Parts: sequence; C-alpha cells; structure tokens
Amino acid sequence: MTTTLDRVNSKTTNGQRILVVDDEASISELISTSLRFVGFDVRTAANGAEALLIAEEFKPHAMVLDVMLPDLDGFEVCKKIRNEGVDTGVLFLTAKDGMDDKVKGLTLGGDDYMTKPFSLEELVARLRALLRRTGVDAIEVDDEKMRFADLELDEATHEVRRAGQLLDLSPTEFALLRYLIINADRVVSKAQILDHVWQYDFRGDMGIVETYISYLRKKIDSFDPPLIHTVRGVGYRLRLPPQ
Amino acid sequence: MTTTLDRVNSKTTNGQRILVVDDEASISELISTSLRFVGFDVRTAANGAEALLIAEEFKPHAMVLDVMLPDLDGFEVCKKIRNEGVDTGVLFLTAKDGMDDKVKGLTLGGDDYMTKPFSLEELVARLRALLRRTGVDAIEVDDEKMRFADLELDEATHEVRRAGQLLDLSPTEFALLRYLIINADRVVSKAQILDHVWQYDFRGDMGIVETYISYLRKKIDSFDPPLIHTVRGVGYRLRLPPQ
DNA sequence: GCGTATTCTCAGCAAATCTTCAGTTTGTGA
DNA sequence: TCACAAACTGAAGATTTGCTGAGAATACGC
Repeated sequence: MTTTLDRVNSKTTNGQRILVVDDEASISELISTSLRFVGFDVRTAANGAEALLIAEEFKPHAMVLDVMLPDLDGFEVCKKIRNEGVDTGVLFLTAKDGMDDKVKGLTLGGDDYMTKPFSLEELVARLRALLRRTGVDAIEVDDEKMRFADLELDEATHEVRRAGQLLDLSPTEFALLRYLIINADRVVSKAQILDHVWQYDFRGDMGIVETYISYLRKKIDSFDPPLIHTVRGVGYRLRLPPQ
Repeated sequence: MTTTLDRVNSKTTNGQRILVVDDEASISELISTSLRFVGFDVRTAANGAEALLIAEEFKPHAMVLDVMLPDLDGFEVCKKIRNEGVDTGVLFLTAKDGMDDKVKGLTLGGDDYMTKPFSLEELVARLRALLRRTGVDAIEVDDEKMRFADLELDEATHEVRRAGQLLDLSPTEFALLRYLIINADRVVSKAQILDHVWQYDFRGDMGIVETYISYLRKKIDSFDPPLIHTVRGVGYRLRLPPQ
C-alpha cells in the first residue's frame, strides 16, 4: 500500500503527524522544514483558532505549540484539542523569561517544553522522545489510513474525507475509491477496475464502471481541483493538476 | 476472527505469562492465538506431564487448564504445580455436563472456571479479572471500568450505565456492548462480532447479530446522541456524532 | 417443576444500493 | 468539419441489506 503512495509525495514520511503552531512565520517555517526533512508529516497553524480546526481533521500525534499566541494561549489550545478527543503530546515553546510554573507542571504528563531560541537538533530529539513516551511508535496502526492530496480514506472507520469534509459513500463507491488511491497517479483500465473492485465472477459490462465513476465524481470531485481524470481509450487516473 | 488477529504479530507482550493446557490442538491453538493477540506471553501444553515441565521453567502468572486431560486431571496438575512453588491463578475449562462441584469449590480461591464452548472475549475478560485478583497486575492500567462517551461498563460488577442511569442487560447484550466499546470508533463486521461475542462453535447466521444490536439500541441508545451506528454493507461502529 | 428471562429463528417491511439501459455529450481522426 | 466511438449521466427496475416484532426453544432461579 505504501509503495504506491510514496511516489506521489516524492518524499516518504514516517507517518507521524506533527502540528506546528506559531504566529511568527519565520519560526514556523524553520521548524516545519526541519521536521519534514527528518520524515514527519507536518501541518502548521498561525494561531489558536486555526490550530483547533486543523487538529480536528489532521489528528496530530504531537504538536509544537508556542505558549504565546495572538488569540488563545498555548494551554487553552492544548486543553481544547484534547477535549475534542485528539490524543496528542505537546512540546511547548516559551520565551526564556516567560518560564512559567504552569509549563513545568505540564512536564509531569508526557509533555515537554523548550525555551526559545533553541537548536533544531534539540527540537527534533525532544519531539522524538515525546512521541516515544506517549506511545506513538512509527509502526502505528495508521496503516489503515490512505491519503491522496486532500482526500483521506480510513479503513478502520470507513470514513472518507475530502478537504476535511466527511463524505458518505456506498460500499462499492468506497472500494472503487480505494482502488484508485492505491493506484494513485497511474492509469487503471476499466477492466482492471472491474477485476479488483467487483467480485471476480461479475459478468456485467463495463458500463457499470462508468456509472460508478460518475457517482464518485458527484460525491468527491465536486471540489476543486478535480482528482479523477479520464484517459480516453485507456481508463482513469487519480492525479493532481500538473504544477 | 482471522481479520482482526492478523494485525497481531508485531505487537509486544505485556509480560504476563499464560500457560494454556488442553489436549485438543484446535482449542489450544484458538486460545493461545487470542491471548497473544491481546498481549500475553503464551506457552501451551497438551497434557498434564508436559504442563508440569513447562510450568517449572516458564513460571506462568496464570494458566488456562482443561479439567479433562489424557493423563492427570486438571486439579492434580494445578496442585502439583503449586507445590513446586509456582504461584499461579487458574482458569479451568470444563465441559458443560461435567460441571463438577470440585470446580465450583475452586471459585472460592482466586481461581475461576468456564464451560466449553465459550466466547474468546469472555475468556480474556475472565483471565484479566483473575490476574487482577491474584495480584499479578502488570504495569497495565487496566481499569475495571470501560467507558465510551457517557457509557460506562463495569467488568467487575457487570453493571452498565448510560448518562449515569443503570441499565439492565442480559449476558449476551453485555458481551456485545463490551466488544463494541473495546473497538470504539472502529467498524466491526457482523462476522467479527459473531467470532468474538458468541461461543466459538456457534454456527448460526448473522441475523442474530442484528437482533442483538436491535436489543442494545432499545436499551442503551434511546438516549440522545445515538452511539451505535450502522455502516451499511460493512458492520457497526460505536461513535459520537461527527464534529 | 413452574414461571420468567434469555436466546435464537424467521418473515415482512423499508430503504439503500446495484445494475441496466438509453439518450446525450465529448473527443478524435479522417 | 463531420462522423463515429467513447464516455457521461439520469432514471427505473431489480436486488440486497438491515430492522424489528412475534414466537418457539432453551436455560435458569426459586
């Protein structure tokens, strides 16, 4: 499953999702670039409200969270996210002087904190330790989720999201989409689809594939950009627009 | 069952050692696979003599012991092993009719018994309770209470509450709900449910799962947000409303 | 034993889903 | 540009799936 998807993102992630929340774009940029470089799957938010939104669908395994944010403070953000049921470790970032007892208290849980400025090596090391403590191993059962672009298909819950929005697919639609994602970026023929998505003894004609592609498009591809592309005379291909 | 158990192998054990003694290879296999799946360190023996040998060096925290063995009977095995200084709880397995008073007497100590055939979930639950009673609680924070949303299921007292209100469930209803809670938020198929909640030799059809889901809904899901959701064509899922 | 609780089967209903089909649109090569 | 093939889509009928009530069979407590 992974092999096919990896080609898509050009670089492989280790599947551990980190949400970086900082209002200084330069810091945020610096951190996320470093984390991506060492293999994490990173998203960023510039303030508390945005962090809450992203956390809900991104479900990060850990967050790097500035204590000082323009709207809410880091503690509020952390609390709210956990109330939403997202189980995530937190690495707080704090200014040297603002070294609060509140922050120290938090280290009793699995969480940790660092004072700015810090070295990136240090940050990565701490983050890894934190993930280990909170039990998020790289192996993680997260194998059950497949992604392509802003499309997410969860095998465990059978949920499908596009751009974070929950969609309701029938069993066959789900199977078809899964097949397309597994073969993301490759053209698959209608015959292949019929073989893999329908039962092996199905004797119907290929029109049914067209019908289901049509259903899928209506449900998941009314978003921008369209992902399901027809390759005339050959089949279909899931892909992002060039560039 | 197969589908769920496949995920197992990579998992590490919780360090609790269980010795399974049964002369029927298929039963022995079934039990040990299940126990390994939930994290126990398992060894098996096919008769009393073998059990004694293995127990000596394996020093199990608990044993699952068929009362009816080809050589010694289960009670003999149990007695001898304890005489060797191995302090171990025992979960006896007995045929329905052979329900000896001897077996009943044993429940006065920390030991327990089950009649064949049983459901695997039940076996695991009983074994855990037994380990807890005999004080072999591993690091495991295995609370006796399971929760999901405002649902509370107490393994020790067999009580179930929704929104604080005590509900009266039959044994099968209880087992079904337990299985759903264990797998909270994941879709479980009717086949999986049948494998885990019903006795291992149940050969009925899946309609019975629907019937019991219906019973459960009537009892626990007449409250406000409904928690038991049907995923058509796949199975059922315990979950809070999205968002 | 007797009465109650529980388990299990079954059948009818409703709704979701699947499949076919035909009319229309779109793309391609001559 | 035209003709033809390929693909799209809406609708309708067939099929499958799930829910539930009723009742028979079984187990269980007193």
